[in-house]
Amino acid sequence: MMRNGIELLVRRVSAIHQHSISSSFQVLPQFCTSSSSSSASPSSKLFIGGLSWSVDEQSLKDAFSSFGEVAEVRIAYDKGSGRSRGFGFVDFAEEDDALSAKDAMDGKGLLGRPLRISFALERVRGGPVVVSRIGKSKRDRERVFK
DNA sequence: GGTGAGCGA
Repeated sequence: MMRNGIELLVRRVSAIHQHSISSSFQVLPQFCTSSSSSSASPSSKLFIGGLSWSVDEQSLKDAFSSFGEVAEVRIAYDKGSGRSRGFGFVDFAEEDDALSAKDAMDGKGLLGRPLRISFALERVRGGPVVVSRIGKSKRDRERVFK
């Protein structure tokens, strides 16, 4: 359905190119993306952020087991204090269930706090994985005072 | 402490 619109757009663009130059034009796949948000990795592991400080693995599993079979649930606890860091991971038996759970629970409130769910990235071996929404380096801010 | 990335085979 949406493809027709894209094809029409492509035809218009090619028509414009006709009177100019007949080089090999190609359409970038970036413009063909549907209304899909970022983090569309094919994985059944979910990263759960924005959790309340009082949530535990049992509560999280109980909240997500209604969408499908939960294979594994893990909460990140602070090493030293023993308290939860406010985020965790949920592994579903099927990717479809994970996608449904993410779509259903992302942005919803749990224990009074809105949840932030994304597909989990496996931790890099030999070092902590660093990922951010903006992916901006803090070192880019060089203080040039004086 | 709130914009996030874990553990133990």
